[in-house]
Amino acid sequence: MKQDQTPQAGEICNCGALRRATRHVSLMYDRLLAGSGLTSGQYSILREIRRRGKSSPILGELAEAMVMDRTALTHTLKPLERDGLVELKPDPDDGRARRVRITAKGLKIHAAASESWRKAQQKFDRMIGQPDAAALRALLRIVATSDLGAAQ
Amino acid sequence: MKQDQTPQAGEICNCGALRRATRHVSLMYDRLLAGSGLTSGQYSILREIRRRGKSSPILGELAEAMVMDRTALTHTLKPLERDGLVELKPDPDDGRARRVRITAKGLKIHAAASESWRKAQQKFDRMIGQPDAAALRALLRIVATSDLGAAQ
DNA sequence: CGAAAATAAGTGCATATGCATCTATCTGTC
DNA sequence: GACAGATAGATGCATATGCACTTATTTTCG
Repeated sequence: MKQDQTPQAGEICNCGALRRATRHVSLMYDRLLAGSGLTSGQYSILREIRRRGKSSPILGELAEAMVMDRTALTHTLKPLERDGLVELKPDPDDGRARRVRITAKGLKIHAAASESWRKAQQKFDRMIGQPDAAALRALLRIVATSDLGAAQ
Repeated sequence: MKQDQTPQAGEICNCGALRRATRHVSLMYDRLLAGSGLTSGQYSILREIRRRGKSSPILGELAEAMVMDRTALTHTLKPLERDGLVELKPDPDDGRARRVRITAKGLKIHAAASESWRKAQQKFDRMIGQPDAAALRALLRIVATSDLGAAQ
């Protein structure tokens, strides 16, 4: 019998498990949000900007909050900017920075999308079960904020 | 303890939480795997093909196992095919289907990458903690296999 | 003050994903 | 055996992400 030198056949890849689950869930959210014209990722970004109220974040701050690479955020904002849902304005105090603001149109679309989003949230909780859903969110928060970049 | 009881403002988006965590974790895995020339997603696909042993899956089967859209898998396999890590051969019994096979080169690269992957797994468990890591994997499995597409 | 170091973004490139649509093949039915 | 309908994939398009590099400012320090 040939030796299986790869890791345990049964061992689960944390990264793979996350990616699979994310694809599956994003699909459901994307489909429910489709009518609003927003993707799940775009909805998330608008939600984060909106959550901050009046204090428009600079790109770097928003990227950090989204646990996303700054350049990835720049790219992702392009469609939103093009369609007039967000505006980027240079920071008056720092010529390098640009502040992201959600426009009136953006607010309107986000509000409409929020109804579909709520349906998605409810469906998720219903299918997964409130306790597990809550436990998962708590764990994901720990994961997303953990210092995985640490040397050791 | 009594903080953040507001069901509205504090409500966490399941999808957003998953995506953030996935970005964060994928980054760590991608960086550790970089030396092998594989991305975390490519590693995952090779792993799944390899896990099946001698029975080469057809694209649709592999896509389902990866919880991924069939066309997405087609696209994702392109670089692997181009670089000779996998081969696609028409199924002898069904002219429509194509079977995916990992090549000798693919096996070699995957085996080498597995060492980096193991380091990533260990780092993840160390930073998150074994109990939470295990709990997360269990929940993610439930989520990835749940029927979120159900009508209601 | 002036140059080096640090910081905030923008660009081009490559991979990741899914949708709508199109082609090829297979199956069940009459 | 002929066909309508079901299946398995392939393509082009749009968004999602991060890296290496480059540009523009701001800070730090000698």
